[in-house]
Amino acid sequence: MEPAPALRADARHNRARILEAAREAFATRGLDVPMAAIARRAGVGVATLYRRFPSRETLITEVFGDELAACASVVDEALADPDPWRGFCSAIEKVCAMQVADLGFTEAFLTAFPDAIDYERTRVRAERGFAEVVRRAKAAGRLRADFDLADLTLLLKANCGVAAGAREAAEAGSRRLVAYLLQSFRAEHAAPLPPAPPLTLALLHERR
Amino acid sequence: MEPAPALRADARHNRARILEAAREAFATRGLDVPMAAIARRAGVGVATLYRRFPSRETLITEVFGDELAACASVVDEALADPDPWRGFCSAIEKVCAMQVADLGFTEAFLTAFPDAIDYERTRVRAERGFAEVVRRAKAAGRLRADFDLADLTLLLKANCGVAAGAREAAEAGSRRLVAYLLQSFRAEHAAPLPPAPPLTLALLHERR
DNA sequence: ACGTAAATGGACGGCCCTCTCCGGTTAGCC
DNA sequence: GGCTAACCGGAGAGGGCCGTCCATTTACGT
Repeated sequence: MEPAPALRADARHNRARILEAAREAFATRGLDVPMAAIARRAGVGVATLYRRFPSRETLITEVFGDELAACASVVDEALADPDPWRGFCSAIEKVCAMQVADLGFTEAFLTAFPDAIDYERTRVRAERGFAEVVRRAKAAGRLRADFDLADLTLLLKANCGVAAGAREAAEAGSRRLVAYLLQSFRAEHAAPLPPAPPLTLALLHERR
Repeated sequence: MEPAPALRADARHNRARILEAAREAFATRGLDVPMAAIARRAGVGVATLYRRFPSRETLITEVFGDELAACASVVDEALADPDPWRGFCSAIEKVCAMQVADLGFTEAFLTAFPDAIDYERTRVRAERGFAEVVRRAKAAGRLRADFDLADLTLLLKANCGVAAGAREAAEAGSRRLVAYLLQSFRAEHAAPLPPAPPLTLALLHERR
């Protein structure tokens, strides 16, 4: 697909340094960190950064490609678990932990990049997989029948709010929130009926 | 406490217009809206705005003073309810609805203003009241015993994450999230034990 | 060793935001 | 009606970030 322009050795080296710097910067200060800060951290000029990654989105897409893939593999692990409910729980716990660990990841998750094809493809794969995890957990009678796929979105956004706080509080808070919610998702506790779920996965990225 | 400088009529009028404009702007576009936009909306110059409210925080404090008071009265209503559990639930539902309805309110809630004395006082009052609501609900055997006051913080932050999305999705999502969590808070469902709650109320405002 | 194309980084113009200064205007009192 | 202090609004200085341009440096094939 790519003609692979064959970067020169120094350029390749700098590209790696930029990605590393961006990863650190995004994780600690969020997606809004100035491009100049990333460049400085990478020990390159701004021009170099812009030449390699024409837009901020390009950079973000590249940086979080791996982490999104990690997300997808978390779902795969869940599917591999012989216990459907345990798989469901651990998938959610792991993704939420990832969100808390990396401030930028959370934002990247919530910000749409319609142009990033790979990105989108991986996400769709993860969603498909998760749908299967949900199906299995329901079939096993452990997950409440009215659990909606959009509830994952809901949980992620909620967790995102918790993740925004101070590191330590965010970690503990997220774990507790997830524990509470997983409890509500259990089939046994489904007695009272919550309102309808008009949250679609696509709506995850909407701004106001 | 205030010597009340006795504003001239036109100044008083403009002050009110500014507050109204700021209220609208904060609600729809969040706390980061440019001062110039507020001034324009109010039909005054920027200088007038700055003369009346020397800092953005002053303005925010004034604007959300009422809403915070509304929060406190929600707690009072909850205390007035003869059914402790119903009071507990409705207090949470109402505050969360307020968060969703006003984008700025959410941010204001999460941003500390150590200088705003009244602000702080009202908040402490609301917290005291809510602690009593919790005590009553536990005493009635409806609220799980290990519910921690910090769980309110947790819920508010989670709801805040949901509230950040598109209006319609945010409303429905928040309702559903609250329903899920309230279910987990019921004493009957307390079977599995969630992790410890090291989230203090004070930590609500921490940045990273 | 050398020539060339690739790569570099800092300086710069443009844009948006905050906050202040100041000449003109107006309310309120006599 | 007229005076004065309070009030007004726009212009502009200051600062931050974005994204580009270009003179200089550097890798790498021969």
